[in-house]
Amino acid sequence: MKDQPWWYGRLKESGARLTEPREIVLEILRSAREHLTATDIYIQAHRMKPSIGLTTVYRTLELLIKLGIVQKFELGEGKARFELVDKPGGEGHHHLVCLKCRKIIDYSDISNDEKEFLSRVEDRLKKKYDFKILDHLMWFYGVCRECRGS
Amino acid sequence: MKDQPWWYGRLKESGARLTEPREIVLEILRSAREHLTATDIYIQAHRMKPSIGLTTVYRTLELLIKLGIVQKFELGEGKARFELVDKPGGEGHHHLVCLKCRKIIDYSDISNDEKEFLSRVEDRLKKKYDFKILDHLMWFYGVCRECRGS
DNA sequence: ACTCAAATGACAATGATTTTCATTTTTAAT
DNA sequence: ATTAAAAATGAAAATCATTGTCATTTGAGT
Repeated sequence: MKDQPWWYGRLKESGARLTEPREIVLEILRSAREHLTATDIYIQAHRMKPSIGLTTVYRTLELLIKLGIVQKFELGEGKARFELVDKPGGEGHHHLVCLKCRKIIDYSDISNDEKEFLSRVEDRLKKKYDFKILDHLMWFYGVCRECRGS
Repeated sequence: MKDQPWWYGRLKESGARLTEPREIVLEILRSAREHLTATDIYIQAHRMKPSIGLTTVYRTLELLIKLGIVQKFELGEGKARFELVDKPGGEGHHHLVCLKCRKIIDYSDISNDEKEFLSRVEDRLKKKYDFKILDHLMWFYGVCRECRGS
């Protein structure tokens, strides 16, 4: 069982069971190109296994968030979007949001420059506010090419 | 009228009227130490002027957001929080969130280091994704001293 | 004071998320 | 394999933030 996805162990350790609905939700998140809403996930899950309920999707997401496997975002749409967290030890990624069409681009080509900078800032915050920093998120807002017109 | 707050002109230019409910909402936001929800604002506003309705609070916030006077955040609580935008020409600020108690610290001691870094990143994103970057937001997540125990 | 668009407030409607509870599934022990 | 206990599920109802409707009020310029 060497080729289980990274989150497999985390789920097991927690005592949670890897049930079919959970596998389905995880698979949908894994193959998603964009950030999905709970309903998006429900619709896809329902296609794969019609007995799955929306409630279970919500509960599964809640569990995965608590385990640090999924991250929840809200962008002022009145509904949340969900994304699989990056593999630990990976580079992390940031977000680029188009303010007009609400498109979100994830980018992960983090430069060394960027990594060094972030660790300096985290250091500074730790000293100044006595916070133990665990994570960070950077959002850039702008207008994409399509929305600016050709 | 030299000592009007910075947003006064922006409101006027837009053609919107500076009505009493709007003044009250702005005053509440100005004096808020933390990020308030619409209901928080409504409760305070209601104390000052009981005739004010929740709907008006929402509509006022919507207007102020459109004018760039107020910024809306969502942190996965299922409700939005609102904050007065920094005075134009100010430094901007970032956020430090305690994952346990959900406390949010705004910090604005942005270093030159940081400013230079951000402009480099924005440049890179512009070239790579053809996005015109207008704004950014940095969130740091961690655990505050109190929540770590003394 | 008067006019008319803008703004307001009460209430209803919407829509995402949560709760409830009876039923089904999974696990671990037999 | 069987079984008992705990965990997970699904359907439906409940909750709660936010938005829409519409009749009434207010404000800026005359």
